[in-house]
Amino acid sequence: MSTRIAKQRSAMRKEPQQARSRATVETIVQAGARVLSDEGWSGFTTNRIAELAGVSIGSLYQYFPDKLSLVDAIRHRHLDDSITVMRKVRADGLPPAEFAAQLVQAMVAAHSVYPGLHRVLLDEAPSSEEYRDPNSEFEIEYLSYYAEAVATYRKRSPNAAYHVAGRMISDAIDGVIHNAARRGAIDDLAMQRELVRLIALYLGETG
Amino acid sequence: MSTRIAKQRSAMRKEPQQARSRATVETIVQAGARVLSDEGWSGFTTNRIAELAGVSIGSLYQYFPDKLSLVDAIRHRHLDDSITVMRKVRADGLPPAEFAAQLVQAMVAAHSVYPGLHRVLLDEAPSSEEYRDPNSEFEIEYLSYYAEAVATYRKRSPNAAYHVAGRMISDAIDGVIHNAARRGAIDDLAMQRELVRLIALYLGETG
DNA sequence: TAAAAATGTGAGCAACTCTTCACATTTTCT
DNA sequence: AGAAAATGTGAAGAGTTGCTCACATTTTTA
Repeated sequence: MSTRIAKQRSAMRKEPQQARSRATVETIVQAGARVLSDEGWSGFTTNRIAELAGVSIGSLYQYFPDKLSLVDAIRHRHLDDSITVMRKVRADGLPPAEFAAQLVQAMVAAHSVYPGLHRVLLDEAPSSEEYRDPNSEFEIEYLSYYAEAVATYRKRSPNAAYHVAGRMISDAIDGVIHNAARRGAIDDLAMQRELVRLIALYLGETG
Repeated sequence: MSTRIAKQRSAMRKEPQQARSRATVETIVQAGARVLSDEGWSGFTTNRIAELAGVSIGSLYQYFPDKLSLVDAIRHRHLDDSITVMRKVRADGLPPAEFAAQLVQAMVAAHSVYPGLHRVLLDEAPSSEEYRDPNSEFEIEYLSYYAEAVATYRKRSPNAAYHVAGRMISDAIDGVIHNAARRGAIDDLAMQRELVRLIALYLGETG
């Protein structure tokens, strides 16, 4: 359902071939995401994941060469989903307030399945080089997205200054969403309204 | 140097009495903060801390009954320092832009020693009840601080709506600072300027 | 249907974790 | 100075973790 962005570096040990094993891998990835979201990196133990997935620890290691490759698989999937959601909201033509409202709604939606996952993937879980790279395809597309939005409302073409502004507002949004998720208050409408106002004000200001 | 906010729950096992042992405890706490900031909760092992502090593991357990009590000591110290810094910046009389500038400067300063510490303490490290409590003295003072700032510029007295707004802008600032710290770019002046603009715009808007 | 390939299992090893405790050293007290 | 108190040490026990491997079961192939 989601567009793959880049080939995974630490590939799977063995590609599942039959429907049964593909289901097994799917179950493992989902169990991993659940554990990561609910209990953080320190709760992310291979035995725990296998237990929650209802498969033996041996099955997990049939397809994932080590713990890190499993995190990478989860991260890969999550980033794909995030980008997909974001691509749907574009600034063209929309007034700042409306763009902000749609963006916040998309962000909230992206965090409603595994509220803690994004934060844990970003902050706690170790990542392979591919994802630490500030010039990774994902980082570039993500940053450009915000820089473009800022440039649109500043009525200029994206430049270095707008990249700084884009990253800043992106980090601010991230902070609000992430702290709301931590308190289990991601659906707080009053909070969402204030966040929309914050974004709209910042973008609307013709600096 | 810092005002104690609340008595610690999980006290020390034994109070250091001589100058030598007080220095030992100090070294351990600092080593702990360093490890927590640099390597996160998963790197925070008692043996590692003792090694970095240059004392034996036995010495650590002479004063701290367990690992958690050491985290609590570090957290306690960090919260004291944060509040102390924040108390110095008040909104009274200052135009929004100037208040925002001082606030950002204070936040940057508070994160320049152990850039990752705040985030790890908030998100990764387990905490005793005292600190998880959303009605803890710290949380209340922290929230009131922002609610007051919002109310000041909205020219009304703090109420429930301003608490929501206060928390939102606080979380936004937190996100920017925290993501900058993660990239090692907490001193980026361009970023700081944009953050100041964001805060000033939001506070200046008479909703 | 029989062989081959794919998939699933879980006891257990090596490495690491937190913590204790019997003991050695240093400082303070009388 | 000698005794008592405070401080410092690190080997080792009990528990947990990532991961392997010899083997059992299921599915596909011929």
